[in-house]
Amino acid sequence: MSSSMPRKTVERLSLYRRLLEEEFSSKQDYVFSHELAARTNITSAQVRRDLMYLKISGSPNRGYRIHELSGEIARILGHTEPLRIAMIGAGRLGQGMLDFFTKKKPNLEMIAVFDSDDDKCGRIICGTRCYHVRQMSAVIPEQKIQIAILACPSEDAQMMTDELVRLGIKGIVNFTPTTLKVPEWVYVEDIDITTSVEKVGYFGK
Amino acid sequence: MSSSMPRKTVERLSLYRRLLEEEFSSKQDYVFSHELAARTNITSAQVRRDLMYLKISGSPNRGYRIHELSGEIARILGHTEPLRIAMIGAGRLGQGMLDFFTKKKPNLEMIAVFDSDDDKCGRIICGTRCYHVRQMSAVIPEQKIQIAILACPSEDAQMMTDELVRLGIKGIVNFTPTTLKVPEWVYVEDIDITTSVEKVGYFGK
DNA sequence: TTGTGTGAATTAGTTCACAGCA
DNA sequence: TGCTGTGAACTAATTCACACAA
Repeated sequence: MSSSMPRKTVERLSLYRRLLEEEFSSKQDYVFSHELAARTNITSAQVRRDLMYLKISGSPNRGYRIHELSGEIARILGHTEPLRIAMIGAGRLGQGMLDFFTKKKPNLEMIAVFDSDDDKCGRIICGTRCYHVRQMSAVIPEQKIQIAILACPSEDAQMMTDELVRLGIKGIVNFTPTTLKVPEWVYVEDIDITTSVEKVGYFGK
Repeated sequence: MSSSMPRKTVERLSLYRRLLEEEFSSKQDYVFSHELAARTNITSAQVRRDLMYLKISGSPNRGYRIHELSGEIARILGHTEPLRIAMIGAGRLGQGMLDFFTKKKPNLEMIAVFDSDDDKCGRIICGTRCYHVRQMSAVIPEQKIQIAILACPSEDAQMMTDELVRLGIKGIVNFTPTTLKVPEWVYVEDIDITTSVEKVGYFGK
């Protein structure tokens, strides 16, 4: 299916859906593009343009049907089934993100966290079962994990990535400052804290 | 001064500089655009295009002078002086990032972390002095803090932001899933973990 | 009226391709 | 020969502006 919406549209659809589910759906049945726009920093024209990629349409006097909209975004983002995720690294950064996922994310399921510290393994850490990194090759296929979040030391990042790719992982969110080498069928999203801070330093006045 | 390089160029310059300082500068005096390209997932044409925004030039047979290059990037990114940063929130996510900054980032200085938990205040947490959020209005101007990283609970994010803006902060890296409302002179960089994961789920095959 | 749906225009970002230099 | 510097071409993303519908 249309695996080529603009990257930016995909990002915004994710955001729209959360807004729809977390705040609009309890208040109303229909939503206008300008209501979504007001709640984000996006123009209403942009919202409508994004919604064109879904095939549903709104009505000029009521807007878009919320239930239909969020259902369709879920379908397009590809998880009527929740996405099955693994965290690599149970240090403070990894734990911080585990906390985050434990707070009821209906479409994202944090299945396992892997660490090389024996003391952490076998326990539940921030709501998620911790395994030793040696167990990755068993647990990842067994648990049908699709996505990994890298929050391990930078020097282990490429090695962990090679293993994840070997085990069939198709997408990685990389919180380490290492540039990962992956085959072209693996999608990597880099989150580089240093760069983000420097960018904010540059553009903030 | 030219406060309008493309956003993407600024991001890449930040990355180039780290590579230059952390790995190339110890090995060689000059670097070719294709060497930087090979080490990242960027084309050499893109690297040269980015470097056009700095006013220095390379030599066809030796490439770019590393010392000159990283110095000029530092100057353009605006910190010959290190950027002075505050972390808002000393939970696990905040602590994870504090660890990160403690590991010798020459151009970024983590000055303070603010939390509302009295037990944490007055102590050093992950290498950074912790203050109560009540002390923000004193500490931020006193310490000339320019940038804040928001790693507090989502429900406090807007309130913290309003206070930060009032205290003259010009840039915020927002790790909460809240869409912040700020005046136009404040630059916000959103890092939305849920969106990143969903994007990776969509584009990863 | 007010908001949707969408071509057309605009702006941002990337890649091509090659002249010119050391 | 191999790389830089850069117009020109191209692709991605955003905004404009307005016909149409309820």
